[in-house]
Amino acid sequence: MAQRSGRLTIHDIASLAGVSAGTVSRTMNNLPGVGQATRERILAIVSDHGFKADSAARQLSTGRTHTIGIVFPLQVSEVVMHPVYPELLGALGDAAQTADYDIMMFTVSSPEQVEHVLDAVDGKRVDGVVLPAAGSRDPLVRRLTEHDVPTVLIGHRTRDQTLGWVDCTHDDAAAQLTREMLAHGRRRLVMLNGPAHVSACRLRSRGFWAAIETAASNVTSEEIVVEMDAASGRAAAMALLTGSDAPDGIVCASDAIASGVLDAARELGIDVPAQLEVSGFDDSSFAIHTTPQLTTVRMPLLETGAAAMRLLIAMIEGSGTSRHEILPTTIVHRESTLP
Amino acid sequence: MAQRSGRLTIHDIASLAGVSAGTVSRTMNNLPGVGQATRERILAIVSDHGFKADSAARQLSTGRTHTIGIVFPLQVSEVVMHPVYPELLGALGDAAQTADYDIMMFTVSSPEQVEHVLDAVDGKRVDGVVLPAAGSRDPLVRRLTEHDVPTVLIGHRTRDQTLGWVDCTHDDAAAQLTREMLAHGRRRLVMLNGPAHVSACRLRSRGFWAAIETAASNVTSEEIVVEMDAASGRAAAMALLTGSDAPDGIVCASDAIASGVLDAARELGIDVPAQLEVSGFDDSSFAIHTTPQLTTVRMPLLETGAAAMRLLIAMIEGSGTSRHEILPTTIVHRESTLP
DNA sequence: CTGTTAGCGCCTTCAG
DNA sequence: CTGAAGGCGCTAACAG
Repeated sequence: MAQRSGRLTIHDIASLAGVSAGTVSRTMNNLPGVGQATRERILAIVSDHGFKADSAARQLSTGRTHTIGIVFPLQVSEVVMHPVYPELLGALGDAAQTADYDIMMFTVSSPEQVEHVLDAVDGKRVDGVVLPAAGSRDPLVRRLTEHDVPTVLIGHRTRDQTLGWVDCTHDDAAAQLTREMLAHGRRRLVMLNGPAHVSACRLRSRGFWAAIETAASNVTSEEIVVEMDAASGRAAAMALLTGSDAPDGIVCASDAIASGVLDAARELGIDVPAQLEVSGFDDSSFAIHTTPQLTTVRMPLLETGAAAMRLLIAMIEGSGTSRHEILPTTIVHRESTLP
Repeated sequence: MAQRSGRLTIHDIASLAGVSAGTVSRTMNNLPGVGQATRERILAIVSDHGFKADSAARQLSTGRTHTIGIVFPLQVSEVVMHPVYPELLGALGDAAQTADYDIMMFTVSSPEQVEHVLDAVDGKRVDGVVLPAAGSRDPLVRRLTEHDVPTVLIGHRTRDQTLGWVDCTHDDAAAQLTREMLAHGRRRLVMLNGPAHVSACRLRSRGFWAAIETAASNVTSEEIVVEMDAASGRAAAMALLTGSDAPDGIVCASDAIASGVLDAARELGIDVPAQLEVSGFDDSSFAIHTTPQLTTVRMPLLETGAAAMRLLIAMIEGSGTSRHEILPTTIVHRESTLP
């Protein structure tokens, strides 16, 4: 049995108001069928006592929790170090709050944690789930759809109609950055991309090559896959820049990579952007602290969070028809590329 | 009524196993009083069907949610831009996960949101609450204690025995940084501090002055309060550095302030650290990207999160005695100060 | 060791 | 327009 608590129940309010619990319930849920006078009397008592319906009881009765789960594919402590997840989390939080949903945060960096999330879902702790950066073939996603849990993916596109998703124009951004370098007369372009299993990286690659295709015939280009951190960027740039046929433009798939490239250029005495243009992705907080400041791509994180929540709630409430959305990115021009 | 769902209940499992619901319940909660054979048979069926007890029902019955709320005093989207909150959130999340608690995230940047959190608490959505950076006189904290909600503060010390708290040695760090500059022969020290309503800033100030007190008599020093961002740091440093009696050491209350100081020094052609030593606080991600790299103070965020969760769970479960903890900071020596 | 019996607090038909 | 009653799924006393 539940331990005693001084909390009031709907029955207490009912007897205080001289009505039945049902009437109080109807009143609190704004349902029709309560006289104006009665309603006001009840509402007064409710606010006098600061009464709040017990959420567990309500959940048990309605089958809805009014909570959405946000599942990150990393340790929480890793999530927060990521260039975009924290802001995305913030956006999701704000959007949820506006929609009057609470959020629960989960992380899965190991199989047991997948189970934990599924337990939470199976235990009906959440009405739906949003997954930043999970592939549609992710085992968690599979099981979620098997369990008919409303699910929205962020940063991954899929044909599966039971899944909602939101992504942004990584391809366009990469293409535009590349075209700009080309327009500045660059003839030897390299893309330092992240691993292809990251959906965003595949799109960025596509954009890069799309731009290259339209380039003059004397342009040479190359795509190299590296880890998405500064050390890898530095190492790759070192090799490239000291080799024959050194690039005069490097499009990087992340600011971290780009900062490594900048380090290498500085060590080699290469002038950025005069001799070498460099661009990043993410608009990380440190992008304004590098020397020179990094030209980069800003994701529409706020809009992404809002869109994801909108889609998810529509799925939960069985309304809405659209199941996905693609949002535009913004290029932030700074000092590491020519104007 | 709850809508139909294909989910199994404890009764289904019970009849499948040929026992009563009570026995299944005891089994699933590892309570004594179930025969070994029966227990195993039930467990097999449970796992076969992937059965999970409905959390709402369990909550209603036990009065416990196994969820803790984390309340930030900002918009979620602001929280994530903060130098330490995201990592703190991560640490809390990891600690909660280890302790088998789920976390719910709330933010209060306006009075209505205070109500929202209280509703959540009153609706018993959480068993306890941790508040990063809330003062003990904060209205939310007052109401939380009135409602007897187990509460732990982070970064704020209080004498109120009903509150738990965790903080770290901001004072020691500031003192040590100051002493080091003194030891390097600095004679004109300035502390660029944040507003005094921030508990950490008060402690940092205390440490600074404690170190100054032990200094030689020809040392002059000053504390100036600025906003905790780069622009304010830059402006203050500009004034200081171009004035008479320019400082040769500046202890800043945040990396953001310090990066502004670095900018000013560079513009003025002042050599850091030779002519001017500069230190920050927080070990923000950009601190390794500044030129020169910033000497700063790293907070024990992981330990703080773990300690806060430990304290909170002890309060929730009515065990434990200690109600607070002070953790040590670490100074990260980099290029903006002399070795 | 196991079954039975009451609730936990709310929502929701069904009467009146 | 309002009251009464049953049920959501689980836990916890109490019998046996």
